[in-house]
Amino acid sequence: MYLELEQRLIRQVNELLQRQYGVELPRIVVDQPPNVGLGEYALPLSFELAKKLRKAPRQIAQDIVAGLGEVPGFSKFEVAGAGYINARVDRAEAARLLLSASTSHQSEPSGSAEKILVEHTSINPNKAAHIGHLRNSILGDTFVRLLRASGAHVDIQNYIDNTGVQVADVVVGFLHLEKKSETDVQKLIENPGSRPFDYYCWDLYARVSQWYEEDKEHTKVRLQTLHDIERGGNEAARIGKLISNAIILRHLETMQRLGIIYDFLPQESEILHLHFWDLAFEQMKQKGVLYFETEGKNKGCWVMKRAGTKAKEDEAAEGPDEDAKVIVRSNNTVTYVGKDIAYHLWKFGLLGKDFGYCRFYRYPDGHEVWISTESGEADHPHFGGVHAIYNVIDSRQSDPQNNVIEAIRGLGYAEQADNYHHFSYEMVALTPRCALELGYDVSEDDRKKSYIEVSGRKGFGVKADDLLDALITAAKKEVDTRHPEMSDAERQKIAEQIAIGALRYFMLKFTKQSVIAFDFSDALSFEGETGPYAQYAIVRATNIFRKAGLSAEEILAGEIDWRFLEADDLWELWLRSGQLTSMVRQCIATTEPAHAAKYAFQLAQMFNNFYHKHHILTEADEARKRFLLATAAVVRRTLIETLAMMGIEAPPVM
RNA sequence: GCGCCCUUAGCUCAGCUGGAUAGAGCGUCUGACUACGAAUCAGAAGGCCGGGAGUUCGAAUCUCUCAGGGCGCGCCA
Repeated sequence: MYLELEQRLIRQVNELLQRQYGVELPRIVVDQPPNVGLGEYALPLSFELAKKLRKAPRQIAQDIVAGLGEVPGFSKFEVAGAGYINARVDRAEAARLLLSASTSHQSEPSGSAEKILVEHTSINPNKAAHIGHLRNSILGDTFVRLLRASGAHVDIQNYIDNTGVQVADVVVGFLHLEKKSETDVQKLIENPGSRPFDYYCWDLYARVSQWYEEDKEHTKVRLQTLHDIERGGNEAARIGKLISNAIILRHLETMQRLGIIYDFLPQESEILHLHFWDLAFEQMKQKGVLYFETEGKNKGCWVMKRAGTKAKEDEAAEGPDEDAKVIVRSNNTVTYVGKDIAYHLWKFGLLGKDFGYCRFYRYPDGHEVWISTESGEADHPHFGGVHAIYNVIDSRQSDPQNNVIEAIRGLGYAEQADNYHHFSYEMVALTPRCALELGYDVSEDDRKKSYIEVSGRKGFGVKADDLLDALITAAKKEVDTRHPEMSDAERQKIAEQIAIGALRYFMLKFTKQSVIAFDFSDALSFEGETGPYAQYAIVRATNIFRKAGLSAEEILAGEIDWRFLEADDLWELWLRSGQLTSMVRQCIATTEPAHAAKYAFQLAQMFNNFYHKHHILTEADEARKRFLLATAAVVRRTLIETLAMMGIEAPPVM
């Protein structure tokens, strides 16, 4: 509603400017006045026009107001302050517009049927997921929900680096530290005992890293194992596959607890074995993106110009570019960035080759996750060939990501390069206090820092399942005391919804570029700016309707006396609810889901305020009571939708 | 050395493309429940938006510079 009226206003103002002054502004800035008493929109454009027109801002504002005349949906324009134009909407009409807007935004005409690909999670399949991975997955999953809410067709991918050193390290652990055979590992996976397999590997991985440090000779074993895995057809490769598949399954289960699902799991093994690189290599040589270096430190390598480096104009062709990025090593092996370029050509449908596909996992609702294979099943959905991509990868990878983008641009795919978005976010670290609580050794230096980076290699971090368990336990305790009348299964379900709400909100309330210094006391909080706060507002609204014996839907479908909208404090709830689509748009435009969290919290806060101020069920004036109920219904509906975009459900009671 | 990011209340953070008096939560202090259940609400205290210069009618926001902190920058993946 808000967005539509805003666009209408901008159009009218633009027409007026052309007609009256013959000027055109590149952008009409629209703000919100400090309070709704002043109106819903504020236009500061008079200040900008003052120079051009050589007139006082207030005078310009007055002329514009006079020239605008009647604008449908608006009731009044007035000059305020030093020259602002404040616009007031027709509240009743705006409210009706809001109600007529379909509850689900999926029905919006999707601008294009073009597919968008969001890749997130992408945890190395060699250990349990930790809080850093949770941030990635929750950001990615929320962004998918936001895109879908705006009508986009989205595929969700989780890239699996199943042939990298990280998997190799755990293979080394089983073969050399634990002297386990392929069948031993198989048995362990089938019967992991008290510790889940991903937890077992978490510890083993840390032990292997320790073992490498003990003796440099040990790292030779690692290199050998890595090569064995890449080549395939040997025990190390088979164990690697066992580990990888078992861990992927654990990751899917962990993420499923949070309502996070996937469509396709492309694996590095197939990128290797299906020779994706060979095709990319040909293209890159042809287009001159890659060149063979004959001197300097990179002699004998295929290299490309590094992204972000400016060509030195004066000394153009003098000597080798020592700063160039090596793509093919002198021993003919391909670097990570090289493989990534090939993979991204596939994503955009520019490689001329496809994966094989087979089913990997089936969710309770029947949704299936596909995984890449060399041959695969005959009948499969089609992935890749998308219009735009969002790679949710932490900010440490921005250099390699930029190199991939520039390679794609260099190949002549400028549009694809522009539609390649590195959805970059900062890491989750532990506060020194948190690290000490968990029993880790913390050095003197680290104790002084505000946060310490988690490290899978050192086994230093908080596992995702552990955190979720702790949250559920805390929530369950609370639900148990509040609702002794309910069955344990019901209470458990509610506790899980609250725990997920708390966790997902926690990961979304910070903007992407902010490092999260993780602390249990913050993360385990259910009060203040948290998910449960917003969930609770919905529960309160639900309770009103239950007590009144009415449904929110019938209230909204019935007669509503719009005169009550004259009260600013009540109108504000409708106005804020009407800003949902603006919020979604902003989240997508800035790739920042934190706006959704902020919006949900503010709307919940407004509702709680309203809830205290107006006692609805004891309201004597029947028309006013209906209006208050309608207000509660609208806010409740909007809050439910907003939380759904964040992957948070509203429990029936709290 | 080069590149990117950060610095806003005691703590943790918002602040959209520059716009009206810089906002939350937590913590502290004062109040409000025989209930549309307080996982809530009201109120108080708390700020030279890291320092300096510039652009502008107008700067937390843009530019430059300095200081402090983080992360990248390999023929690792």
